[in-house]
Amino acid sequence: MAQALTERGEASRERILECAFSLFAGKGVSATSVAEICRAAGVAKTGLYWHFDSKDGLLAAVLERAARAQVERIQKAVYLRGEPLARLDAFMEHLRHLLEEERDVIRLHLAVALERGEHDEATREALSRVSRTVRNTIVQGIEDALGQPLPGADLLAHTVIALLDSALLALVIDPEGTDLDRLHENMRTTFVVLARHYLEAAGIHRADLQGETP
Amino acid sequence: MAQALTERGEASRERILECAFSLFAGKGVSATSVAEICRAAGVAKTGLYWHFDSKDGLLAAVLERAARAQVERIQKAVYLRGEPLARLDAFMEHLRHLLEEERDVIRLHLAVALERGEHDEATREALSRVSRTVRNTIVQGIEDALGQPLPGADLLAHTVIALLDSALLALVIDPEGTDLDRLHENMRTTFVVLARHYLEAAGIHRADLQGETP
Amino acid sequence: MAQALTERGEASRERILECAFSLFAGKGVSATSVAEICRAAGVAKTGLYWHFDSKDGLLAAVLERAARAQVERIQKAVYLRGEPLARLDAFMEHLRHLLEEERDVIRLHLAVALERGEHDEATREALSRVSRTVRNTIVQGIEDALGQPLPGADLLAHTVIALLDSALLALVIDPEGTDLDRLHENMRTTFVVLARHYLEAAGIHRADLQGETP
Amino acid sequence: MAQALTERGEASRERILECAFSLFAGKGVSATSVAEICRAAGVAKTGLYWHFDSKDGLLAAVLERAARAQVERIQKAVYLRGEPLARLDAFMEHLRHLLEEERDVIRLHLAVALERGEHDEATREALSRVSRTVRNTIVQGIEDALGQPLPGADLLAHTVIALLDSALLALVIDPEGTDLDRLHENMRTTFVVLARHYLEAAGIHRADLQGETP
DNA sequence: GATGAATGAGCTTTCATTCAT
DNA sequence: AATGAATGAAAGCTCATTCAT
Repeated sequence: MAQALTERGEASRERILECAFSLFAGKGVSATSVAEICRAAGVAKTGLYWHFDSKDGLLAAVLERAARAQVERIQKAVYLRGEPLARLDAFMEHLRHLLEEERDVIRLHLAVALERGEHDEATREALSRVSRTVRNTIVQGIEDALGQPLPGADLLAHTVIALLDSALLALVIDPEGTDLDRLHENMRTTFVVLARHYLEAAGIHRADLQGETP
Repeated sequence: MAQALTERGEASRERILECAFSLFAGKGVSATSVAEICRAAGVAKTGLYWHFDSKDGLLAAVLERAARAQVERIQKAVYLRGEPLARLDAFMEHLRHLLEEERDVIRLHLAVALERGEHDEATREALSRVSRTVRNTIVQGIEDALGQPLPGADLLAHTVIALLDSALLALVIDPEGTDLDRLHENMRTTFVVLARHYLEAAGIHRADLQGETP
Repeated sequence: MAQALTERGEASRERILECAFSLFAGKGVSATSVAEICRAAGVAKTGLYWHFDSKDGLLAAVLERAARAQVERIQKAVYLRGEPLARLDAFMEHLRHLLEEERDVIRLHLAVALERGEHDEATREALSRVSRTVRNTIVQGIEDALGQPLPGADLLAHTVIALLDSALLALVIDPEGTDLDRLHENMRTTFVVLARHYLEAAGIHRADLQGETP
Repeated sequence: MAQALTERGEASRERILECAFSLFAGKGVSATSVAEICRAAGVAKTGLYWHFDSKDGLLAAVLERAARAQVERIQKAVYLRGEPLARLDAFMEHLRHLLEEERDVIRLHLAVALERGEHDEATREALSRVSRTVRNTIVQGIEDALGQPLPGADLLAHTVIALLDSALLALVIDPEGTDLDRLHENMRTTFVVLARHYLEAAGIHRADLQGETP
């Protein structure tokens, strides 16, 4: 667990993290060898071990980095100004961007969860924390946009994440056969319809949300 | 690729498939060694290679078997008699059972998709076929229950599958912290609310569905 | 070491021997697996073990069979009637036929010699016996054609065999680049020139051989 | 395919090559296991794979090295000063040395040719190149000694190589029963007698070669 | 900060062989 | 006379990791 001191060292470290990230996300941790990562990063195997003290240590670093990125992105997507409906549109646009340009952040989360979730306590803890943070961030975004608390907001968040993950999976399994426009549209529809339901259930009547036809 | 001809052979083959299935589902294909499977199945390593001609061949067989099982289960959950609302209850009950008692069928699907989806053409084909079949089966169930076609039924199916997968993931990452009751309840709510939306959008008015308060 | 009793059994045995022969000759004994032989012969692996009691046993049988064939062919090439020069022509023709149509008999001999010669006593004995027999047969042919003994006839035989083996090797290493006509012509030339030398050395003058211009 | 950069690495690489060479020559490539080579060389199996990227890669390196050695030795045996007859004596002495002390160079060539020749294109190419080079070197030696070209010199070379190989085989099959003196003597005789023939055939009369009685 | 070299454990797969029918 | 099924040992090769420089 060396501390990066020089510029060149920092660059290597960064390159290794980057490559490990893509490879882990792309085909899982077990299926990715240290040698492969080093080849991709253009470092000798011993270089990796100078920066990280094991493959698991590297995974932890990658995971942490990805978690930070993921949370940052969600925060950016959620903490916006403006009317609730405009914020919803922007949020949805952010999710689409995530799906189209930065899939790997999600893929890594899912892949690691399925591969190590059940067995590796530390990993599970990390993943769990990220999941909660992301969900809470969305919940806060919703309540911030509404200007008031909403029972069921966590389920709303859970559902939109589920649809995001699911769209990603569809893209991985069948890139050509997946109509991303339609899935994205459905994501919005479901969100709106479900939100309206939970608002009603809570007895909240808001004139400013009436115009919306999903 | 040898078909078992004797009773003993058939039993071994079955045992290998069974064990490989659980292990692949539990921690991914790469992280599962042939030796591990054999140990679990109580066969010598060469026994596995008598029945399947490689680890990949075994995976293919496991995948096919799991696919058949998954489709069968969904069909059983979907092709029911009775009133639409009663059928919905039964369907939801089946999904819950799947989540609680037979997770591995879903886990395998997700794990393999993430580990091999992008790279292995044959695997992707297989996964894609299963996904489509499951979705179509649900669509048919919906339309059969309604007695009429419903535009958006495929998205309804997609959404319910997304929520199912997502619940599974939550269970894997954080078994204790996951309130399965709540997720299951949300699954039902989302389904009903979304169905109502698509019915309305299609201009369908059904007295027999009015009583439902999700 | 089963004794073949039925016709079908005999046929299987024969097929196994035949296939093992070609494969052993073609790429050596170690590089040929029992499974490969069985596949080629269209028998189950256990079938081979019914007829022969091990891979080594099979090799012994193959070797013996090949030895018989080799000796028979040399005898046919050597025990001829007619004038010495006509017999020489016929002998050379036979050798050419051996090279062009029945290489494997020689290949097997060489391959086994190099692979097992130094280490396997039994094999060495077998190979050695065949070598001697072939050489002696040629010597007898020479002396029978001359009607009198010739000191150096064994070296004559050794040399012609050396050239035969060498031509075979050239064919194996570079089938297209090998001018078999030229090598065959040289075989004859060398034989005649050397024979003449040994005749002279022995003080033998024969009018009937003078016409020969190699 | 890594080139050794440090002294220790170079030494290991060399030791592996050396041991692989003897073992391949001694009992063929297939019959020699990587483990065996490593045991002999005193390296871990992974060490071999650091220096060579597969057993085939190792074979290629061994072959190339042996080829270089073989050509060097023949050149040393052929490029001499002095009278033609003295050079012939020296050449023959070199061949004898090769047979008695450095058999393995020839054995490897023959063994690999028979085991892989027909099937492995790359190997065949390598072997073929060596064969041609050796033959050409001898041809050049002959013409250099004569001071003029000789049609048939290539056949002369081919014949002497054939006799060399053949003597080696005799030694392998039956070390005790082989009269190396006699074979060596015959090698010389055949060479002289055949050379004389080709000289005559070319209409070349040389007083300086008359004294020779093979 | 990084390298070449090396390692033991383990990988997937194939080997020759045998058992039971 | 032949089969399907199984086996222990060993094959070639890769794994994550470490040592010395």
